[in-house]
Amino acid sequence: MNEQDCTRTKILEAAADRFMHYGYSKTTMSEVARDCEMSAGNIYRFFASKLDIAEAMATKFNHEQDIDYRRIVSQSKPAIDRFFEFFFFSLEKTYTAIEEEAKILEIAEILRLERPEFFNEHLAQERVFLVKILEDGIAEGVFRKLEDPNTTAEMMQAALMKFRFPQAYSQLKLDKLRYELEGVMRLLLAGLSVGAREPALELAV
Amino acid sequence: MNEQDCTRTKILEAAADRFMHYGYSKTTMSEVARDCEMSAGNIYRFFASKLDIAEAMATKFNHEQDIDYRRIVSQSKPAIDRFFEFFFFSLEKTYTAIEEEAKILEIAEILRLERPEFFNEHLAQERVFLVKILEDGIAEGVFRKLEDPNTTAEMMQAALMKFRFPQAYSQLKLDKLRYELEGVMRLLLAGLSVGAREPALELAV
DNA sequence: CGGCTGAAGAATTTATAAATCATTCAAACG
DNA sequence: CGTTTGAATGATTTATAAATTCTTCAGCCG
Repeated sequence: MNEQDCTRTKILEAAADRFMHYGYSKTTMSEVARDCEMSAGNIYRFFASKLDIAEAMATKFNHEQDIDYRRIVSQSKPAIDRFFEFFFFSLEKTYTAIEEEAKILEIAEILRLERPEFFNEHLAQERVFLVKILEDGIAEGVFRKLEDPNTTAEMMQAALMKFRFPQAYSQLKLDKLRYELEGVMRLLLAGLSVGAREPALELAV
Repeated sequence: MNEQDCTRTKILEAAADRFMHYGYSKTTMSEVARDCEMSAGNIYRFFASKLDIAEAMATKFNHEQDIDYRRIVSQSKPAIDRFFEFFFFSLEKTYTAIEEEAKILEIAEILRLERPEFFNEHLAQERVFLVKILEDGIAEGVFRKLEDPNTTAEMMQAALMKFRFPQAYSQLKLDKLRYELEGVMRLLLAGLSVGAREPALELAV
């Protein structure tokens, strides 16, 4: 790690500490700078804006989550079990993270508004994992042949959106969310099963 | 219609006009009272609060929508087509309603926060229609036998939540929403098709 | 006496001035 | 010359007082 990266990391850690403790909007650039023993202006040589620091934090969080995703996906279990583990892991992790640190929700909300592409990119990355499970499932012979696994993954994400930021979308308790997630996944997986057939229609709706 | 109901309706209409034109929070009880040629205090003999007027408005809107739902459900079309029509109708209707009258979103948002039961009740009502279509589809022989159609309907609602208040949940354009709705519905309906099988698992997640 | 008003109170919103903040950049520094 | 600073700037937030607003209810009509 060179000097530049080192300073960047130091800023990121100092900011993360404050964002988590006091919240994003209650943290000032001067405070972060003071923690790093530099001037506020100097931070801008490493990050284009305060929002970019938050985005970098979120990116780091996502990359850590990707490690878990990768582990879950590469297990030698049936595809169906891996799907369940994947989405339940995601629900439990974000739910408890937000419950323990309400400040995370603030950052998520701000990014959702100010950096919508950020979430799209994360979803696209996640789809790589989903496609892998889908293809494994097809090879296993439990999932029917899919025309376009990536699109199918996209639709699974759309159907499971409300479990992604549980507290933002629904204010349901974890129990209820688990119950719904299980039910929706059962339906989706039934739809992927060999023997299932998509409706044939000319959608003149 | 007796005197009481008549006054109630007059208040409701006057309030609705103002809520739609100026928004809920920018409308005062005195203004509504003036429109009805009565004192603000007198409104409280007909509605317990300003919020209750908004709820009554939304209830009326839902009942009107129920008429369309009932029409769609009772058509002599295949169950699958009716499902598509049902949910596409719902998407188009709320999307354009909110687009044309942004004030509706304000009311929806306030009710979501202050009267969560209101939405639950509406969802429960909607499920009656969904269960009907499900049972028809089973009779038709296109849907597999379901253990508990009401729960299945609940799961469909959970999976299609993001299409319910499109602008609040996602800021996607109507095109993209239609595309996703079609995809998710195809998957769900495939999961209901005869031949589809729910995963057997012991969910030790 | 039932129906209505308008004054009164508590809560919320608005208005506005002061303070703080994110960000930029010329100049100082090493 | 590349780094860093700190003052300058425009935007945002905070603080606070004034004004509105929702809601209640004692008392006034008809």
